Amino acid sequence: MLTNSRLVHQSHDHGRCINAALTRALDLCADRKARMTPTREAVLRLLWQSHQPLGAYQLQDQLATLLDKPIAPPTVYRAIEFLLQLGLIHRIASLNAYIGCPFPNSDHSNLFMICNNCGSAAEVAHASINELLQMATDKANFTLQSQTLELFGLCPQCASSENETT
Amino acid sequence: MLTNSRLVHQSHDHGRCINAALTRALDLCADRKARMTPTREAVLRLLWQSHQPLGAYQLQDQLATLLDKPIAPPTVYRAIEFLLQLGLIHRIASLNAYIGCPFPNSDHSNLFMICNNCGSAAEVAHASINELLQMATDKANFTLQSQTLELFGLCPQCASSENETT
DNA sequence: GACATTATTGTTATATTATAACGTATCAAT
DNA sequence: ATTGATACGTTATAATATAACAATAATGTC
Repeated sequence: MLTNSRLVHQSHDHGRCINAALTRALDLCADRKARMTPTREAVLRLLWQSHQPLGAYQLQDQLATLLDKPIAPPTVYRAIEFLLQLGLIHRIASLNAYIGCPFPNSDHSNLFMICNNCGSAAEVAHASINELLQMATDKANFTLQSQTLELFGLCPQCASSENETT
Repeated sequence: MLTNSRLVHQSHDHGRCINAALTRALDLCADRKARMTPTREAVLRLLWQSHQPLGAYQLQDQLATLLDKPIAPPTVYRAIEFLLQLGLIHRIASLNAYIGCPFPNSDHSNLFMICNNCGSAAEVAHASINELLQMATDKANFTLQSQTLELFGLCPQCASSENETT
């Protein structure tokens, strides 16, 4: 089970998260001969500013502030689309929101643990869950192509602070 | 593993599906002292007309035709909300669409197998997947509260017809 | 370097999904 | 019959996402 759960749910040197993500992104772009333009980089940075998924219009606001010029929705969605294609970010369907992918190189089917309280989202690559899903779909003669797995609840921090106040 | 997969993906006496769903719904309403009004019943029927999830505005159109009067979005969303509360239908987050629940009584966390070709969606209650998810979240000290599990691919019918044409 | 080609961004408009707010009608129990 | 709660009608608008086309910037080729 590969996850960034600890990192997400604890205070840490977040600048390193962003830089690491950016380095990975640049590498991937070099590989694929894709261009990491200023807009795209800004969106990626914003999606790494926190470990909470951001909506497209939150991104739009922050991007407009950051670049100090008005940004229209298509600009945001284009950057999102680009980053999604490269696997650098994910879309969280149940939230209509986007988040940076901590391990974009591995070709895995992911799972998210999303905190109902603080909004943080940790990504988990869990081989045996994927195997089990594969088995289940095989059994039903269903050809599995992709999956959306989003788990909601309380992250360790929020769970323990809820207990305190009770 | 409890599923309606076979039923969904094969031709069958669909009238019985609808009637069975309606009977379950009326029972549940009686239990909870909730009212199954004409609008709500119509929405439930529409969501059982096929085994494909329907969007709110598809429902709106069909409802307007069925009841032969104009229907505004809030009416549709209210009926959806009601049926969701009772567990009679589910929302498929990745599609922004809704579908009848084949086993609304059991208190399970569900999983959907959705065909990318024909749009049909089968529901699966899979105990060992849920156990595994529970174990994974426990391990991360994450308190699991709810989940969205949506699998995309090809249903048995569409998979075999794809093979033919290749 | 000038040019053609392709990729990216800007801009305007609009589609799609969902909800807020408030008034009216219906139901159900006394 | 009155009341209180529930459901529905209506209007407006919020939130998310995309289509279409024009303008600009980057890249490769001569």
